Formats: sequence, C-alpha cells, structure tokens
Amino acid sequence: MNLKEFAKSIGMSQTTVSRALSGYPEVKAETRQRILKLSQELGYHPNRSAAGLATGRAGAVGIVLRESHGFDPNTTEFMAGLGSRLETRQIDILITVVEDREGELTAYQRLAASKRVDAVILHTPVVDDERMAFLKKLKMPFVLHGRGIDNGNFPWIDIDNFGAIYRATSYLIDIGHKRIGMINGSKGDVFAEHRDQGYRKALKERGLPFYEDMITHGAFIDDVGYRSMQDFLSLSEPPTAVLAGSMMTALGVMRAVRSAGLTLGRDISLIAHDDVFNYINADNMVPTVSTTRSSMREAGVRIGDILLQMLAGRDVSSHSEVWPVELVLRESTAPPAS
Amino acid sequence: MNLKEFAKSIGMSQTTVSRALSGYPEVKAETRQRILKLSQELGYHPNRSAAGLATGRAGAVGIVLRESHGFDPNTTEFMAGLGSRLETRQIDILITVVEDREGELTAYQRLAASKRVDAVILHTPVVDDERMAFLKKLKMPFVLHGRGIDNGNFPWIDIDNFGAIYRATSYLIDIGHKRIGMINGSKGDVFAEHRDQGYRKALKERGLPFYEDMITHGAFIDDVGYRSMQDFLSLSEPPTAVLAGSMMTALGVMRAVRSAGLTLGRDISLIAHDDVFNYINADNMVPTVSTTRSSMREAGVRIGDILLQMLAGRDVSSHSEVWPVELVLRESTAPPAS
DNA sequence: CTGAAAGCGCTTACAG
DNA sequence: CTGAAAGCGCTTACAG
Repeated sequence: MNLKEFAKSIGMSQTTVSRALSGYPEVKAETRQRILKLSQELGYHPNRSAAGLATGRAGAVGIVLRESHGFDPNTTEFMAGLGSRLETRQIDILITVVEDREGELTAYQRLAASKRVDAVILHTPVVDDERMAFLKKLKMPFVLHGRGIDNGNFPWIDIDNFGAIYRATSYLIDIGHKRIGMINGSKGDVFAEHRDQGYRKALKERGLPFYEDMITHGAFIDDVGYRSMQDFLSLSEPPTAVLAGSMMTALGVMRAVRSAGLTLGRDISLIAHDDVFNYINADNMVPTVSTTRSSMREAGVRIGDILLQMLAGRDVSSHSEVWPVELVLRESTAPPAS
Repeated sequence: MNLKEFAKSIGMSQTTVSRALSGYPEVKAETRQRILKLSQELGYHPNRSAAGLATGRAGAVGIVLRESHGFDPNTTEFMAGLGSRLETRQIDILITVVEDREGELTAYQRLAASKRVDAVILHTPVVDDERMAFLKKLKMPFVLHGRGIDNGNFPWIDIDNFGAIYRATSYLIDIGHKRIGMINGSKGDVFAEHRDQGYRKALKERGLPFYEDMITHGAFIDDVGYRSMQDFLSLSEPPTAVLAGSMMTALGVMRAVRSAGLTLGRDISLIAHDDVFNYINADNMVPTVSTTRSSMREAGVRIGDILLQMLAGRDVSSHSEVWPVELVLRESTAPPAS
C-alpha cells in the first residue's frame, strides 16, 4: 500500500495525509489523530526510500566497525543504549563492517555520497585521528564518543578517564601502596593516554617514582591481564596494587594472582574499570572487585539524544560533556600486607 | 554529485553509467572499467534512496534486538561475521532496538511496509515462536539463526545443540561421573530445549537417574552460574561434574567452586559451551576449561552468505544446516575423585 | 486548513 | 552496445 492508495481509501488527499503523518502544524489536530489511527490500523508506513529521496534525509545514523576492533562487549552495550533512544523517533542504526582504518574512511565516503545515513558516530579516537577532519570535509555530521587530543568544532561526550585513574591511584597510595601496576588500553587511544596521565600525576603529586615496567598497554582481553600480571609478579619488587583497564583484563589479573598462590585484597589490591555489563559483575566476584565505574549504555543513550538534536537541525557543534566516574570500593582493595 | 552530473562530466549517458555501475552485461567491459575507475576517482556513489525507490530494494538487511535480550556478547560476534560477509556486496545492517517481543513484531511491520530492508535475521527462537509465521504473512524474507520446533518453509542454520550436550554428558559418564549438574540457557529457548534433551538422553542411555535439582535454566550471566553451582554444592549429594551453557556461567561456576574450597578438574569437573570470544578464552583459564565449541562469528558469515543468495533471487527457502560442535577436552575434566 | 503538481535521483523497458 | 524518457512514492512550495 502506498500513499496514494492509503489516502484514497480514507478519502483524503495525499498532501494532507503526508503532512499529518509528519506532524506538520497545518493539519487540524483532530484530522491528524484520525489519520494516525487509520494508518496504524491499515498498517501504512511511508516508503522510506521515497521519503528519503524527497527530503534528502535517510532517517538512520551510521556506525562503522572494524572487524578487529569495535566488536567488544563495550560496543554492544553502547548500541543498546543508543538504539533505545533512537527508537523513540524511529531512527535506525546502520552498521557497516570494514577491515581496517582505510576501509573505515572509504565507508564514510560511500555513506555520505549515497546519503544512506544522516550522521555517524565515531568512537575510540586515537591520538592522531584523521577521521574528524575527514568527516568534516565530507560534510557528514557526527558525534564523537570519546574526545580528540585537539577538539575542533564538533560535539563529543567522554568520561573523565584522567580523573578516574588519578583518583583510583591516589586512593591506593593513600592507603599505603608504593608500587602500583597499571594495565591500560592500547597505546595511541586517547582514553588510554588520559588514564596514563592520571596515573602519573597521582604518583608525582605524592612523590612516588614512575616505573616503566609497571605499566602495560593492550587490548581489553583476559589474556593481556593475565600476562601483564605475571610479568609484574616476576619483578624483583612486584607492585602491591594493580589498576586494570577493563573487567576482562581484571579477570586475567585475578587468575594470575591465584596461580601465584596469592590472595587478592590481601597480598595484592585491584581496582578495575567497569563499563557495566550485566553478564560480568564486579559485585559477584570473590573477592568483590573495586572499580571505577561508568555505564557504556548510558553514554549510548546520551549520544542518541545529541544525534536527535542534530537531526532536528539544532546546532550542537560546540557541545561537549565530560562525565565523572565513580570510584566504588570493594574487597579487592586493602592496605599493603605490611 | 548526482548521476546526471557525473555522467555529463565524463561524457556518457546516464543510462550507460548506471548500467556500468550495476554490472549489467550490456555495457562493453572496457567501458565499464573506465566508468568504474572514474566513479572511484570522483567519488560518485548512487543515491541509495533513489536507487531503492527505482528498484524496490533497500540494499540492507535488518536485525531487531530487544533491549533486555540480544545485547549479549554472542550477538556482537555474530554481527561481526555477518557484517564482514555483507560488506563484500555493500549490503548494510540495519539495527532496530525494541523493548519487548511485541515491539519486535511492530518493528517488522514497519520495516516491511517502509521497505527499509530486503530481509531480516531472526535469532534465539523460542518453542512457540510466532515470528516466523508473522514474517511470512508480511512477505518479509528471513533467515533464522537457530531452528524452530516446527520448521516450515524457510532457511535456517543451527548448531547441533543436542549432539554437543549428549556427547559431553556421555563423556563425563564414561569417565566415571554419576551425578552431573547442568546449567542451561533460558527455559523456552529452543536451543536450551535441545540441550536438555541431549543431557537426558545420555543419562538414560547409560542408566543414570535424572535429578530435577541438578538442572537449572537462566540467562548467560556469571551470577546465574555462581548461584546454580552454590545450590548444587549444597545438595546432600552434590554433582561431581557440571555442564555450563556459556563461558559467562562457567566463570560463575569456577568462582563457586573456589569459594567452597574445592578444586576444579579434581573435585569437580566442568565442560562449558564456548561461542568463541577473543576476550575470554577457555585455554587461558586456570585450570584450562573443557568446552563444546562453535564459533558464533562463523555462523554470522554463513548467514551472510545465505542472505546474499536470497537477495540475488535464489530460492533458499528449504535450505537448512546443522553444524557439528567440537568437544575440546582440557584440564577441567577428570574422573571423579575416587 | 486542504489540494494539484513539480521534483527528488535513480533504474530499466523500449527504441535504435 | 547506447540513449531518451517514464516511473518509482514520497514531500512541499505554491495556490486557493
């Protein structure tokens, strides 16, 4: 059923029906209600391609994911939040999977030229990120989840990675730890850079030395946590506390600690960053794990908000938010064993 | 730049350019090559809405995800595989997030009526699944990941859940276990039903009783594994081996075993189902965990194949595949402690 | 507040 | 093998 047929079947002109469904003010409220109800009953929905062609808007936002990256649990949580927000306006999410960074740029070019999406979401910015400039040149609107080193005229939302790790490190020092290991995200990722800085600042402020061999960088997978922790434990003077960049690396740390016959929360303290997944819960670990906590899902919801404003034509180009991160203390942190 | 402008700028008619880009055989190979190269250079991509309107095809496939369900790591892995396959044909994935089952049906209706996608992917079928019949009525092509109890005339791909658990259970019995716990997926999910059946058949064949209190059903989250295992351990005669439906529940089981002061692979044996994530690896656990293994990502790739065939007009309505599941034995399984 | 009609940018049957 | 033109189903400026 198309507009013509639908309009005819309810005895109205195409113009009026179209305007009623799009919520234009020219239509009498009562008329709109009736048309809305009838469209529901008869199951009429405008052909999205036709509407897109006429308006120049796609009614969808894009996310480009690299196969090797971007398919971690974080992305899923983020999309759940984003989608739940966009659903209210019937904006869909278009996923494009690419192989590498170069493929990502090509994908943006195609999405822009073919007008498949009205905006895209960028995530996991790196220190020298070319994507923001690239999208600007394409005139493709975007919101960045995370932030650049150099933030031009575009909207972004990030958590306070610096503050979170600064605070966690400071806390560990304050309860007596003098050697603190750090298992961070991949080198080059802006968030990991900020966490490094928070870590170093806390050490410096409290007059503790920075040890190169007590910091590692890598993907958020359990194996990286395990190996890093094993390396730490093999040092002549191992750390007495460790910061893990994710729950996945934290699981690896816990394993390494057990394997070494040590006890977490007694011999070794741990604070992990928790993006909040329902299937892995810091409160359910043994011992329960202290975390710096920030919900990925909520970030998705908020970025959905901003996108909707963007699509409504509002100027959000200078909008940015930095979300505070909670420090949740549980059993895995304690003063060092004398 | 639109077709008209692009065609003019390279001195060809719109018809020829359009046909060349769509790979129609009427265009001389040499001409097509030239046009293809020029379109790359000038960055011309057909407006997808216009193409969709003209052809009636959207160039995208849909997945509808419920907020409370479908945002687990499995879905992510599946999409990574699916997307990598569809990318080769520049077919995008349209994600629609809904609240509940009813919202899911409404979403299909909208996707069908507005011609936003050419086909959808159904996943996690339940015993009384109304979605297949619903989509047929809408004339919306689909592929089912999993299978129905009653499989009509539609394509599906599933793993051999029955066989996997039958084999794992049989193995445990063969090495001497007489009480085997089972932490299964949610009641009502077809895959969980099949696993139940495999479990029961193995017990029955070898003359072992089925104990109601040695089987639980629930979501694939660590907490479910933990609690189920604690319940098992509080039985007057606890199981000596356990099957966990996922790596997430297996983590919970491992925790409960440790909390009870027992040792996995000695006091308690464990076999977990592993959908293969790169961030949680059965080989890296302590002890390493025996698994029934099947790659979610590969399933995504294969379903992408089938969708592409579908979009190419091939009749795949009676296509189905059941994939065998590997049993990988590691340190977590051993004969019962005397 | 409502309607007739132009136009969005493609694809493809038809004619050559 | 190539081209002129109709038509896909909407939206929206314009006229009333």
